[in-house]
Amino acid sequence: MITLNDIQKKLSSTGLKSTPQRLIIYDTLYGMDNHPTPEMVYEIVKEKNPGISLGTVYKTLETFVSVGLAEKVMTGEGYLRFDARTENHNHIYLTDTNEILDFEDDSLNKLLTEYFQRKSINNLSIKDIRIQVMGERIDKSLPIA
Amino acid sequence: MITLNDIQKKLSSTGLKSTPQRLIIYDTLYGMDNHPTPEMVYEIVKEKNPGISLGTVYKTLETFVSVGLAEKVMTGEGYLRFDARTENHNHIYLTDTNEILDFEDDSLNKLLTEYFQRKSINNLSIKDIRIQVMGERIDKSLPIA
DNA sequence: ATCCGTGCAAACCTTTTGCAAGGGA
DNA sequence: TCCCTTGCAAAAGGTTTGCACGGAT
Repeated sequence: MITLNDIQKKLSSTGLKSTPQRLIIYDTLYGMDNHPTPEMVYEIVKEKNPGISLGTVYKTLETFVSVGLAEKVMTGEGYLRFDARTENHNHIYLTDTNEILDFEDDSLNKLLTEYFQRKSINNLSIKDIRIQVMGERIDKSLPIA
Repeated sequence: MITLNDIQKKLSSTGLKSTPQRLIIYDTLYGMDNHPTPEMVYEIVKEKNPGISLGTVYKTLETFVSVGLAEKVMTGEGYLRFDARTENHNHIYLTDTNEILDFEDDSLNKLLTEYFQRKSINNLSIKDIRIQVMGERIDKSLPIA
């Protein structure tokens, strides 16, 4: 849960003006854990603010990414997905349902960071390391983890 | 380097008919190390076989993926990229140029496999683990690695 | 008054689809 | 021959763009 006040602070700390659309879009994205497409964000945002336009959702999401308030999630699907969680975390890709789940594992992050400190890649300045775990639910009726 | 004969064997081993288009497309994709989009494959394939259509390239690449002769590469860009290398390997993403480089590291693969054997995720059957290293060239005029 | 953000709609680009004709096993 | 594959063109889908309006400083 995040308050509108928190979002305003986040926005102003990046130099972005605080507008009703940005507040709602950030709040919505932040509350979604399914790494939505712009269209999916728009569907929800529209309920709270029927006047908003899909184009604004696209522009706003890209704006958030450019200031570090959101990230694009990689997929092999050919369309965009976003995430308001910008802390270092990884993703589980369910290959049968196309779901993308968050997956936090500090010991894994540590392991990898150390690995690449020891074994650096020539002429590459590493900014980030991501892991993707691809798999399927064993029991389709049960949640993961 | 791969011979047309090798490609024919690969195709027939998956049950796919061997056609000139498939041979050229596979040969082309196999020879490209930049993880091309269908359009990029088409541009090269067209030189060898001017009659080929872009739709065929799209269909053929998807067909290859469905039988395991190619893979989709994940990006945050919103369009498709393919790779004929289906052995387990990872990718380096150059964030400034949008290049995607192959990156082979058996000891890293081993490390991760062992890690997830020890620490399995509840109700998840893991099929594959991928690592993405995001970064930039330190010296733009030199190659990576 | 100026600048930035928004809504709208058109344009654009990528990808998919349907179908008739052609080619491989 | 029979079924699969291809080419073409249209359609669909997703994303970007241009511009005029409105709101905030």
